[in-house]
Amino acid sequence: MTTTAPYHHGNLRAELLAAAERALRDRGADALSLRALARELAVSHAAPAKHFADRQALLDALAIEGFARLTHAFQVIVERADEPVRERIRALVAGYLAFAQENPALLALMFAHKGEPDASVEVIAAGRQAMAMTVGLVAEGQAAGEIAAGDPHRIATVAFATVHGIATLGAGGLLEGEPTAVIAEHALVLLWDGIAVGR
Amino acid sequence: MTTTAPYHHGNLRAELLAAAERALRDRGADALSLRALARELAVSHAAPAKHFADRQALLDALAIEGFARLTHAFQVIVERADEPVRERIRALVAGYLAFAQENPALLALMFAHKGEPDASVEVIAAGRQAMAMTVGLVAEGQAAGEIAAGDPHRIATVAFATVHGIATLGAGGLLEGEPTAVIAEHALVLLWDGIAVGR
DNA sequence: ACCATATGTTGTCAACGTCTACTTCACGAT
DNA sequence: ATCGTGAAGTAGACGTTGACAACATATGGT
Repeated sequence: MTTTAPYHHGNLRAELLAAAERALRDRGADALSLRALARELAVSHAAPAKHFADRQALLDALAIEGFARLTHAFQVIVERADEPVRERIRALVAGYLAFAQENPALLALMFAHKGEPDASVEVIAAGRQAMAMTVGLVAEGQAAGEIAAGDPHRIATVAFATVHGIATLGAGGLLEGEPTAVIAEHALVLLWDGIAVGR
Repeated sequence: MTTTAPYHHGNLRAELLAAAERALRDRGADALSLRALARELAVSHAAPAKHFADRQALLDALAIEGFARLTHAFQVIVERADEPVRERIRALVAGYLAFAQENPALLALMFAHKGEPDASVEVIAAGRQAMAMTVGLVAEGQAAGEIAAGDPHRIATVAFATVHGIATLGAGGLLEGEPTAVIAEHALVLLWDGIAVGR
């Protein structure tokens, strides 16, 4: 009755991704090894190559998956048409910051095209898609008379960059322990009211 | 007259850092190998270990050096007491974005404490020092009546995060090619005036 | 003159990514 | 029914790397 292990795993690709994300969370991207993943899944060291051309391809897949999750979460929030725009913006910010805090290594991976000349086009596309979710909300806010006129894409970009900056600084320990959510709330107030005197 | 190579290199540490920064710029942090650096400097493969305990120590040193350069550049700008605050802020932003554009891989390294649990304390300290340079300028702006009241540290943090976010998104190719300087100028205007309607 | 120490060298090891050749297996055409 | 073809997994090898240990050489203080 010994159930012999089948020659084919059957679900390797998905399980590799899952194990990789765990490893990423626990030990960071640098410590992620294809061979270790293969061992963990009781599969030969060369098996992962059948699903991911090389190590970078696996990391790219993780990044894309991360962006996809983010995009979906954003969409759900944006579509709450009954909520005021500012409330939804707040929810977007909170969602992003929570994601960043729970997945710091993954977040770094998603935006880590640093020096590599040939950054994956697909990863970048996935990232742009996630960012694009916020543009419509800004436009909606303008239509509702809550947000001043101006290219909504530009406004959304600046806002996203601000939150993203807060998230990465927080992950890097440069915010002296202050919660990113608190900083972000200040940012929202500053951006909403402006910081100039008088006017 | 053959000048025999001396047993001791004499300046290995500094040259390692220089070569490492070149390699970082050209091929990215992942492709940086201690052995390759040793080869480049015509030194044995174990020589770098005498100056940097491990690979990460070298990368940390690079990051600290990067922050030091940034801090110095910031200080020079902040100390131009004759220039109006807003002009100096503009210069700070331009300086940071230029640094980011010229050293994308180094910038990534400087803030890349991602998943690694034991991020170098010294790197973080160097980063905080750089960020701290901007606080005084905000306070000065408040004293001059150009910037509204509020914790200057908080305002500076939000502003820095915004610019940092723009820089990293730009480096990641997520700004659809628009120059980071243009986005940052919009950000400054938005932050200065606020985006709320009416008020 | 001497020696402690910093700096470099050589040799070794385990781990890793990647490549090639081979095996197993599911499945559709015949 | 069977055949063969391609996808999925295995086994082994190669070259590179980071790290370590043992040894060699230079340097500077006493």
